[in-house]
Amino acid sequence: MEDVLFWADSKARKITEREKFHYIDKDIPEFDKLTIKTSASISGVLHIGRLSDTIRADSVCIALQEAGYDVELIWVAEDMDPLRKIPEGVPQKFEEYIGMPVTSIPDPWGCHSSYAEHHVSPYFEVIQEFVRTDIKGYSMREEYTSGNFTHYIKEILENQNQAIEILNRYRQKPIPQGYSPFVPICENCGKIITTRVDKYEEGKVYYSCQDYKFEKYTAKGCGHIGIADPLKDMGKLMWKSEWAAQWARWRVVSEGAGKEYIVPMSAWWVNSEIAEKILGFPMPVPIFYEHLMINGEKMSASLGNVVYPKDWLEVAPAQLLRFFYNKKLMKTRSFSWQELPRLYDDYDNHARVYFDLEKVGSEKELKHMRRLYEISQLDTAEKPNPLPFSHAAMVASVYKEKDDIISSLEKSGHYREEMEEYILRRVEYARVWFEKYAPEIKSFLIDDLNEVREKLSEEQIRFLGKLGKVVSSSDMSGEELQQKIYEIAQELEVPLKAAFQSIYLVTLGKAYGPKAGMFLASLPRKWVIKRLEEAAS
RNA sequence: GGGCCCGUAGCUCAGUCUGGCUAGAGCACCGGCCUUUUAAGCCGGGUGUCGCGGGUUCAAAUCCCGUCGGGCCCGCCA
Repeated sequence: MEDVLFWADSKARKITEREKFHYIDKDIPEFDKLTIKTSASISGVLHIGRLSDTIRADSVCIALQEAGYDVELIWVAEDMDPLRKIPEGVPQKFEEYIGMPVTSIPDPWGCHSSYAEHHVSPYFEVIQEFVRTDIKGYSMREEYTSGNFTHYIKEILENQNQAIEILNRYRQKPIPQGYSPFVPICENCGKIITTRVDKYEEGKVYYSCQDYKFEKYTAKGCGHIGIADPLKDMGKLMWKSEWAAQWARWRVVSEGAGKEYIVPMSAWWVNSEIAEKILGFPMPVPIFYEHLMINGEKMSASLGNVVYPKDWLEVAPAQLLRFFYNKKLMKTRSFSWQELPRLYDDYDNHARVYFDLEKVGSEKELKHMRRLYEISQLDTAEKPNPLPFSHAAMVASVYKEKDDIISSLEKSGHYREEMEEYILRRVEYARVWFEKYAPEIKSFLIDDLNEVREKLSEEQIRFLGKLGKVVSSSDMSGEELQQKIYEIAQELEVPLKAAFQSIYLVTLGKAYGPKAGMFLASLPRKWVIKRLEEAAS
């Protein structure tokens, strides 16, 4: 049997070769199709970090499919979750909805049927662009409403004592009396987090609606005292048992989970035990992964570093994010906009290896690189792009017109007619990246000429003086300026390199910079004239 | 108290799972070339106690044990 090098293939093998349940001595049942679940809580921000779960689940789907199995990828909107904070852009008066299921809250923007729907529908549409497998979507709210979970609620309630026994083994303080794994929605105010169950008796939960404190906001309870029937009334299972019920309901064989679930006391293992011992369904094969970091920080709305899927698609294709996530599973993936060009280079390198255009040290590494590239594709594998992203950014920063871009690329040898679309697409990705995320390379003009004065040679000073006169005498376009620079350098017999360097030195303080004519033309003319005169004096 | 990840060139990392050529890449850096692509290109240069200490082995960056440093995480939430 061939060695399995790629993590998704090894997960696939684990899924198909396991024989026994994890906690009990029972045989794994037959599955006519293998279902992998991915989901997202709607109370949070749907950024690209959430795609990690989905993309990785998709990779395992692909691996299984290629191994000859029928697969299904499902995405579940955890929309019975209560709203726990007021996100940016949402009116402060929505504070009254804190604690209410996101599906019961009106859309603050008024364009969808609910708060949840407003976030779910665009997100669900965009995630399909990042995966190869067709995703089937579900809503927990609908699941509960249509009674698909009633059976599991019943099972768990009937085995209440065993459930409590399991839960207790995972906690320091035992479960208080009157505990119910089912939490009702308050029949009076419609909130779900505020209903405190006081007792569970003869198939009914007795609750009172009390304040619940989230990190920042408090869900106000209405004080209502009520009785709910878990099999009839609206409500949901607690997280520790709901997950188990979800696995059983969709016959999930594998699901992704953040690395925080690896710890022995986490909800993953509690749910697994409940699923196996109470619901008779085997623990899925976990796909634990590290979280995405951006600039070494967690991605969060409060830090203002959130990247949405559509932001990503403006600067890079979906394949690139797939590649990023597929590279490694258990390794902190830190991303920053600054390193996007490097990610592109890495991707291009894998493409060249995939198409046999580049050699790699070991056979092992070669296989791994090919598999990684292949699984990161959406349909047919993209041919290696001859245009490095950093160069694309440079070209985009100087030229706007298609013809200018092509002629520049022809001269630099990055152009292939048969790949024109792919190449130009990259220039446009690079343009957005350059304009939105790379202000730091857009140059910092030095404030004080004295920083670099010593570095200027006699001939450079002469050159700058002449250039200053020319600039002040007439208002020229970037192209004309570029031409003048050559002419002046020739006239004064200053080597071109020295001439260009002197321009960058007195502006950016560095020996290099963007195409000089365009660059100077883009700066305030008065400033340029003053600076050149200063340099020459 | 416990778990996971990381520690390899100046920087960012690959290579570790599955031990095997002289430990690699990109960037940066140094030297050279380029009179109309000066954030570009071409040629040449590797700058290293693979965190540290043991062990296993013919062979260790890779496996095992220990240790130090950094990051993240262990709920009555989901």
